[in-house]
Amino acid sequence: MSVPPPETSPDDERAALRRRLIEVATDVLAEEGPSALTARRVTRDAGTSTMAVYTHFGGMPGLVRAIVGDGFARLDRRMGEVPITDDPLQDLVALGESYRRHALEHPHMYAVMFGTTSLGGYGLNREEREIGLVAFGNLVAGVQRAMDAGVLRQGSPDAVAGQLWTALHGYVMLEQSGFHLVVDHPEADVLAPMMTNLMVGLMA
Amino acid sequence: MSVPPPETSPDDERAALRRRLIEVATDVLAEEGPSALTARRVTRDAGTSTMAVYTHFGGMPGLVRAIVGDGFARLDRRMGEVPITDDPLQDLVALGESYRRHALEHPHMYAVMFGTTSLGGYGLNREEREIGLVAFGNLVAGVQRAMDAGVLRQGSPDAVAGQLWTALHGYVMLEQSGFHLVVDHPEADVLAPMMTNLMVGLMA
DNA sequence: GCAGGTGTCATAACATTGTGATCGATTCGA
DNA sequence: TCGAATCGATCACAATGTTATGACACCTGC
Repeated sequence: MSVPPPETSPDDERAALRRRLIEVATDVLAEEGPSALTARRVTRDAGTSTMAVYTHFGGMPGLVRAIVGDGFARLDRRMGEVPITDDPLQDLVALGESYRRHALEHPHMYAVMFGTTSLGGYGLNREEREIGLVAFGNLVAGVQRAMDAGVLRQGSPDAVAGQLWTALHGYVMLEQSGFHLVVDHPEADVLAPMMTNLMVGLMA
Repeated sequence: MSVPPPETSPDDERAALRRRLIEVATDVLAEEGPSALTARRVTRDAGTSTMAVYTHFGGMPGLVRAIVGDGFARLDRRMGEVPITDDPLQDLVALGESYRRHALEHPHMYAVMFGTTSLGGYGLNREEREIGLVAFGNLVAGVQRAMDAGVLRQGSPDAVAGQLWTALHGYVMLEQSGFHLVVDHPEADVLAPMMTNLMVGLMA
């Protein structure tokens, strides 16, 4: 009788190493920041050599792109888990909180995802940015529900969701940059009223 | 009679070299981006050696800090040039346009000023962030005028200016990151209505 | 079953980076 | 005028991304 196939085929090992590199790189980025995200460090922690980065990702920018794609997928999953209630406005608030909490829990990842300053020459191309916009779809859907329910003025859901996302994104960016020194309680004095005021303008 | 002082005293030369390094670094950043902003490149263009960076700025982070301080000062000056009319609301819009235009004209500088991802281990400390907030004062003053004129509901000018700044900052960040693919005309469909809606919420 | 080709990984090297040590020149103060 | 101190030029060092080289395993054709 024939021997059963080995537990791990070469293809599996290839994919496993690729996945392990992404996981290690994500961990290093989360725990020690972008300056620690080097090819030598990641490959050493993953138990391989620097060449793995090049055979699997073509270089450091490719590895960063891979973990950023992972980050966007996680953000999308997280926003997708926000339950839909019969209060569309509250759902939008919950989506925003989910977005912000994700950013707060993964600050370095968030910074790289939306970063303008390059990390080792890394930069998103158009296609990858569109991948990043899948998470945005959750917000568009929420806005559509609010319009259907009549709590938000009719209009383009994309444009309205863009406004909400823009304002929230600005807050999170300033929050992470440490630029929220102007007021003592930025969340209560800036974030909450800003979203409320924006909503008010979106209703009437 | 005593000889007139030489055209350039050593103190002047010191200050001149320091200023020249800042100017060269600012130019290199503007024209070739953060990846070209190296100690060797800047000092070579300035006609000196890498040591100048250390004697005058303590290292590359110090040089970056210096040019960022310059960038904030320029932003402050630019926003301060926005004329005050008898339409406080329009003045706020003009301030926002001034802010955005400055960011568009100096994208790399803006990215470093508000960047979360580090540029060679550079990061702002609390004091330097407060320096960055001087430009914010222009917006606070504009909000105060609008409140005094009764076109904006009474409240904390800091908090309200923070809301406006946050939303605008979010737009500029997304614009520069290239994340404005959702709508065809982001300026008309997102920026303008967002600011308008926010203003509406800030009036009644 | 087996030779050849393909892909992957380890090792080592190279160019470039920030940074520190050393040393000579230049300038200021007494 | 002379000593001290500061500044900058040169060199050195560690770390980075990247590439070349070679060895090894694995598919693929017979």
